[in-house]
Amino acid sequence: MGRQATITDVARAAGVSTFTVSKALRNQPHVAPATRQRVLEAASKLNYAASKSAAALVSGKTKRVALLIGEQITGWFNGCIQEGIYDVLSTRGYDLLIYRAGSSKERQSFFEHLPAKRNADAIIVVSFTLTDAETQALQALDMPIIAIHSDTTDFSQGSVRIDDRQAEIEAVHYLSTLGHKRFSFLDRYNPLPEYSWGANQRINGYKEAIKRFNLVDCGVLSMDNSGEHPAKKAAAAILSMPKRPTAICAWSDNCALSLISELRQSGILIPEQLSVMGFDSSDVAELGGLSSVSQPARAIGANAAKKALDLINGVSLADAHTLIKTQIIPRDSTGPAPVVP
Amino acid sequence: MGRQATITDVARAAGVSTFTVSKALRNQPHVAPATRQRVLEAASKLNYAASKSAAALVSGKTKRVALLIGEQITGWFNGCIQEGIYDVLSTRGYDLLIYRAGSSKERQSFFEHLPAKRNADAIIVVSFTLTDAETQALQALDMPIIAIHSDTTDFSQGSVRIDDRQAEIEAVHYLSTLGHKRFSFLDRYNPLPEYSWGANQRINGYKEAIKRFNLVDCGVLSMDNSGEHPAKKAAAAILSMPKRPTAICAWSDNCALSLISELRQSGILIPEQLSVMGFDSSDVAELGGLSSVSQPARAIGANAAKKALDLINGVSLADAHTLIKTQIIPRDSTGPAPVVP
DNA sequence: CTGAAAGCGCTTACAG
DNA sequence: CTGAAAGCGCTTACAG
Repeated sequence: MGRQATITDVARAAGVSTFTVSKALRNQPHVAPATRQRVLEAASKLNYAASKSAAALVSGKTKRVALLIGEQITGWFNGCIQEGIYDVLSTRGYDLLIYRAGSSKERQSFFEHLPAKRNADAIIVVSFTLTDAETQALQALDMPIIAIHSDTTDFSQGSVRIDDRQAEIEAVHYLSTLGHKRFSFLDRYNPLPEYSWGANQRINGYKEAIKRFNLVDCGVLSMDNSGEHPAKKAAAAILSMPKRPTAICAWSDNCALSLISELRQSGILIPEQLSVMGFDSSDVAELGGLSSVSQPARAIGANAAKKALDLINGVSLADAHTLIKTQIIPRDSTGPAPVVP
Repeated sequence: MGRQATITDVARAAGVSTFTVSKALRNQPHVAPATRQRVLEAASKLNYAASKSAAALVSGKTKRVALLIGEQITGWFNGCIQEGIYDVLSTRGYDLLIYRAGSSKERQSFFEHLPAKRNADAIIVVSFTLTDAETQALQALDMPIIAIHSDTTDFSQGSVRIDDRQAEIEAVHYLSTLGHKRFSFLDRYNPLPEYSWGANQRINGYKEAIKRFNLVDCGVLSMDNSGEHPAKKAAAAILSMPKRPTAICAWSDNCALSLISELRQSGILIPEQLSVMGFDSSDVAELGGLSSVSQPARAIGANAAKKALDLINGVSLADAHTLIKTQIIPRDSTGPAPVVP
């Protein structure tokens, strides 16, 4: 591997000082157009790219934003969040650094070593319930903290989230306007305690809606994977009920779709006999015509990234803690309640 | 934000030189145990974390690996890849940098500015078909290149992939051993030209298997989203066939599951009347009991990361271009061919 | 509008 | 086993 061109090489090639190269390449004012042109050409010819390391060392700005993911990187929500963050960062010349603190071992290691420390200008934390010690460790990073979908936000300078509870209330309400009276909630697959907040909020919203709208709760179904596959078990549980629900609210689109598939195999027509509502309105909902609660995950990520960049640049946030609206998207898995239940 | 402790602060606190602190903290030999202990304590007390920027500047190693993603970050495969890469990097003190080159505009911008240049020690490229100019630009990064799931691998120093063609042949073969004679292939949702390689390989494998095992191809179904939702259209297409297939191979688990759901709504029992095979064996396959071709995406990511680290450390790769085995995972969506078709 | 000098915080030879 | 010095490649005041 050959030696990479440095700012000195460019300066020499353009016949100016490194100072001028630096200014010209960063589009700063007070550089003569002709000079700038000469510098740009020299840089391009030499295939020059500035070392963020050297710049960071002297400016104190790394031009990087860290994303700290609780649980796992994989998954629709975290993927969309990354996408949205990247949308914003990439246009502003910032790099995206990924950290995961999934298992408790990994979590401990992260908070002990704080690899993000001094290596990013801000940190975005997603789907995390922090202990006091972890909160302190995060503060010690000494950089702006943005929280996405976090239950507490006081440790952060900015946050973005949806109201899971309210979203679920709206889902139940939508189904009740279709005449549904008997409901069940389909819980998520293998819930992890660390991640349970959103899930709990959704169940809480579900339960509150049942009360508020005077409906019947036929019980919360779980998606555990002991024995047969989870969706099959959940479907069997519904079919074995002496008096079945006519509407089901699911934790996620994936849960909803696999349940629907199983129920239909048993001859239940959906939505004719039973309505099923997903959550997320992810690509799979579109693919399978699943009614769902739309959560604009990509926009949430973008919003968080904008907040991070504002804080980095010393801009105070007009709206530090943002609550993003969800939306009911009716597709083909929900319909009027059956006349004879 | 207060000033962060530097190596000088730690050195002063421990009563040693910065040289000794540097050695002690990096677990290098030739430091007296007592000295090391003292340094560790001082560093911990001062909440010290080394600046990767400063270290990078002098050592020439950024301790970062870049992941360049074609198309989009979101999705099961890319998520698992990230997960696997992270598994390896995190235990070795390396950071993960994400770049996306999805739209052609973004792609152009990436290859023009090469933001990864000098800011990572290696780059892993996933699901990319590169033009010659792009290949050259990538070479200009002057760092090891690892390709994941790429059609050409000659631009890389190492690669990891599955054999999509062979995997699909095995899927068809598995179904044929169950007595199936009439097949269809369900293509992916909104195929993008840039990403089409794997998809084409899967169709190619499907077609070859049809020939090789003397089967009947009832046609390739597409998942386009004009009009009704994609899965519904695909299901309708199958139902309208004068002579239907008894087995369907789908591009992905998501496609397969939504198709199954639609077919069952129309009274088709699966697998009794029709077998459907997914691809990926992702979490949704497990959830919904979907038979699938298992592709160990996380292991692929980990393998790529290991290769990257080896190349960074000057270790030559024992197995530079790795082909990872896929596996047929029968679950509940495939079964013996119906006796009366 | 441009330059020469200083310095960011580390690691790397070179000594001892 | 440890230290003093040099230097990585930039940006930032300070001048002119």
